[in-house]
Amino acid sequence: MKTREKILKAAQEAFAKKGFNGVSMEEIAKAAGVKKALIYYYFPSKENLFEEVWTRTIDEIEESLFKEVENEKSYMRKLKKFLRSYIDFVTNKTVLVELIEKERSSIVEEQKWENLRKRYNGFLSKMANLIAEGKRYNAIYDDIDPIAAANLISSSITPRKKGMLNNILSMIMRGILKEK
Amino acid sequence: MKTREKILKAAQEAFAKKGFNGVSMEEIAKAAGVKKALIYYYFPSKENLFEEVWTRTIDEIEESLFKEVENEKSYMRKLKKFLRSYIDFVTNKTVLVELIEKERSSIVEEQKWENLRKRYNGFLSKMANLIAEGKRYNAIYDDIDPIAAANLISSSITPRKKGMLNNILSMIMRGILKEK
DNA sequence: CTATTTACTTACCGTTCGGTAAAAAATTAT
DNA sequence: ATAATTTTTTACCGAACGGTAAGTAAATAG
Repeated sequence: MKTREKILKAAQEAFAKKGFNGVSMEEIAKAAGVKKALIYYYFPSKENLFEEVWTRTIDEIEESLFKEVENEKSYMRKLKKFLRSYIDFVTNKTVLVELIEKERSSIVEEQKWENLRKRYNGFLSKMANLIAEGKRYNAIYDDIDPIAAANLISSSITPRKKGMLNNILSMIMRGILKEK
Repeated sequence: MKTREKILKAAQEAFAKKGFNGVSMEEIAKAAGVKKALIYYYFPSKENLFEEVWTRTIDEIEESLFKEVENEKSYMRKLKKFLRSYIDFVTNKTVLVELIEKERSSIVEEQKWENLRKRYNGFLSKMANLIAEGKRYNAIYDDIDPIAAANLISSSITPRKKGMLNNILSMIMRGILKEK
């Protein structure tokens, strides 16, 4: 792996585990097997490094979730596949979701992270579009705000024990889908 | 207000806004209008201060939510009142909920916070008991795990725009309640 | 009034932080 | 082969961190 990628991966894991303020550049360097100064050769600052980690993380999630769903014909199959993929992703790529869980509120609140907030909202919008589509197919309750549904999904489908995740998903599905 | 209370309140607000690692003892001292060393007169360490803030925050939430619900006779009224109180609390005491939202994942994951995790799980258990009661009254779907429902509520009822909060709540209610 | 305890301040400690300049090593181009 | 460029290391900086020791001021007890 290229050095830059090694740094990004180590940073992603460290930020996910300890949060932006909980991890030092020294730690990231050690985890990546490089000297700290080398990180500053590839990234101008800790904030900038975090920004790239965040963006790439959401890129990964989006690609994984929306790619394999785009060729489904039936809406119901599409949405269910999406939610199943979501659970799989949360289960197998835990670290990516942990990063979001840990820093979401900071990114939503602090003006400093405006770009990252936009990226995150873009992800939510894509999910909201999928939900909105369901209203046209009469598959989803009329009174549901697609963006609220996307927020609900994104903040509750997070790394947990498998049984609990499935249970949470079934509650959400019953809450938004007209039929099972 | 007593000095110790001033410190606790300032710490609560600071931790809620910036998280444990994002805030310095100096900042907390300034916000409380005292010298930093005085904090160490009342609290042995930053971690200890945070522990007390966390515990008192959950105490406050619990008291507010469960106190005014305990005298309801009809289960349906009780649960709905509980959820309404939850929304009110989240809306009006934003800072308390933000603290939990920001540090929940660290506290659930890091062994260092074992006591705080227990306190948080105790809160979830209380909520789960309320849900479990609903199963006995045939008000809540049989296949629902009360603890999963408590987790769903706690992680999705967080500070947001009022309309969205209500929308999220109605999805959750439809997801767990047999009838409206 | 004085002795003792409680509350608070000043001044500092060692460490770690994010970040940088400059040199060294490795790679590539001529 | 050697010059030019890219990548990496070494050695350091000032600031901020959590925390402490020693002393002062205010309240309370005898």
